[in-house]
Amino acid sequence: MSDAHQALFGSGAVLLPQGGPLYLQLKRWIEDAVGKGLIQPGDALPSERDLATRVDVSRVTVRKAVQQLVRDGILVQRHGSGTFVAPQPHRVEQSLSQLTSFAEDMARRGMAVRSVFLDRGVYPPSSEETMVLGLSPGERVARVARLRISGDMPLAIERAALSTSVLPDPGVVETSLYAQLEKTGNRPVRAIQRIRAANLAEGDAELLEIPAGAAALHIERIAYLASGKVVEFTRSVYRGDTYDFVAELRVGESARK
Amino acid sequence: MSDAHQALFGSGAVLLPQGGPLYLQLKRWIEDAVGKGLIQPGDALPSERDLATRVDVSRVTVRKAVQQLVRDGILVQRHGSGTFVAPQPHRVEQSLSQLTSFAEDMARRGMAVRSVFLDRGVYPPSSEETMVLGLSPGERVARVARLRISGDMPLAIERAALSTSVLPDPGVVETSLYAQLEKTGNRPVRAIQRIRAANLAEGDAELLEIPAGAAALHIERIAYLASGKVVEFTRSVYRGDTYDFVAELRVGESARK
DNA sequence: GAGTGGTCTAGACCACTCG
DNA sequence: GAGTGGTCTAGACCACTCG
Repeated sequence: MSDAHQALFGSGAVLLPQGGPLYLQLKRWIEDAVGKGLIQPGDALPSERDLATRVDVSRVTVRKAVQQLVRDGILVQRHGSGTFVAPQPHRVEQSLSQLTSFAEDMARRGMAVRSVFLDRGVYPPSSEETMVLGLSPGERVARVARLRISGDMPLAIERAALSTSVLPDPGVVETSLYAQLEKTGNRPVRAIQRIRAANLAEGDAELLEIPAGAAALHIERIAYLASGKVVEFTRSVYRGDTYDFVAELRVGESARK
Repeated sequence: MSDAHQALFGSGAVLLPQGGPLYLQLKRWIEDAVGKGLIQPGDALPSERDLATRVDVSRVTVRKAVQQLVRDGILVQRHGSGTFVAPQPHRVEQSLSQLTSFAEDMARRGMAVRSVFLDRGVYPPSSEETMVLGLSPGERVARVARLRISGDMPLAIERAALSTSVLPDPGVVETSLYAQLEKTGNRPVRAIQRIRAANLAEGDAELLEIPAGAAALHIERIAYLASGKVVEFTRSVYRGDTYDFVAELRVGESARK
């Protein structure tokens, strides 16, 4: 047992705060210990079986408390290894008024970023893609799906769809999609983004290496050329624990009625 | 048993898709049934005990599948009453470039909105409030916390802090905070918003009437007068299943480096 | 009072990690 | 091989809803 356990958990029984179901009492207790810094990021918690006997509850109850804290990003569990206080993720800010690409955005911050391509090819379009991109009948769609990684931490999943008229060969896209589009004069100058919060689905959670059910930002972007033509239709999923989007609001025409 | 059950669940055993843990198989199976419209919003599912015997798993396993679907907003459970397919929430869009107040925003849409005050008073400021609002030593802070409700559905929690120099008596705030500020010439003209996704905490979840752990948008707003003085510091929590924030992005100076 | 979800237990077996 | 988290069971009792 580590020193941290000795200090925090002692070797004997644990007294929970009263009120409500046991698993919530235990959850609050652990949350407080982390909040007060009694256990630091990276520190191991006692094993679930250990905790169960000390707190004098069943292991199922311990797991219910612990798993909620995992979902909330307070703890991390590693199968076969143990349960730990989650490292403090450094948050990344992104502007909601400047139209930039992910690659350029991170480069400006001096952050090392790489992408893993999940998909890069030409497909028959979905009806949604046909509509949004304004594709002609029979025209196909170029898809570029990437996992964005900074250091060794996955940050976001980006799934872009473009008309093959602006991107005939998605295979040429390297780090920056916008840099590629610029070469043919098809870099967008304007975009509409729709942002919402949703719990991470199983598959996306695996890619982002965080538990399913964790909160994520889902962003839908439609980008336009100066001519008004739609160039890009992208759905992205950003980790909720690392991303802040920043917007500047002003009093405008429609705002004052 | 209702007709829907007869059609979907039959009266006998259920065959799950294969692969992975039982609770995920069951989760996928229910999710598919809802996705395909085999069970409609409002329809009841068989009871947990019923499902357990039909699918031939334990009730704990059924609950694990069902509770994830509840968290994801697919199902709702009512204690003592049953488990139902969640009603389709109509989504609300809000601009991220126009500085408007919630009350005015909803009025423009013709939506009936009311507020329940959670708090409205004058307090000694937190150190964060002192810093952000630029309070003088000894100056106190006006707090206005509201639960925003449309129809009978809670939409958001808004917790605003203002200098008492612009809002000496928070008790006078009725439907619109900005309308009140306008009377004294203290309506903000500009604001910075910081948006992130996070899982709902216990208390906020109760107020918004959705399960703890559901994804929500957390928004921090700092609003300024034309003079540059900070008027308002507000933290809001919006339901992830009903809110879309919409931003328009443009190529700008800093974007092109 | 019958039925429902909410909590909790004691125990089992498996897959994984680590020295 | 010892220890850890991941899944699963059969059963219990409680609080709540509804006719």
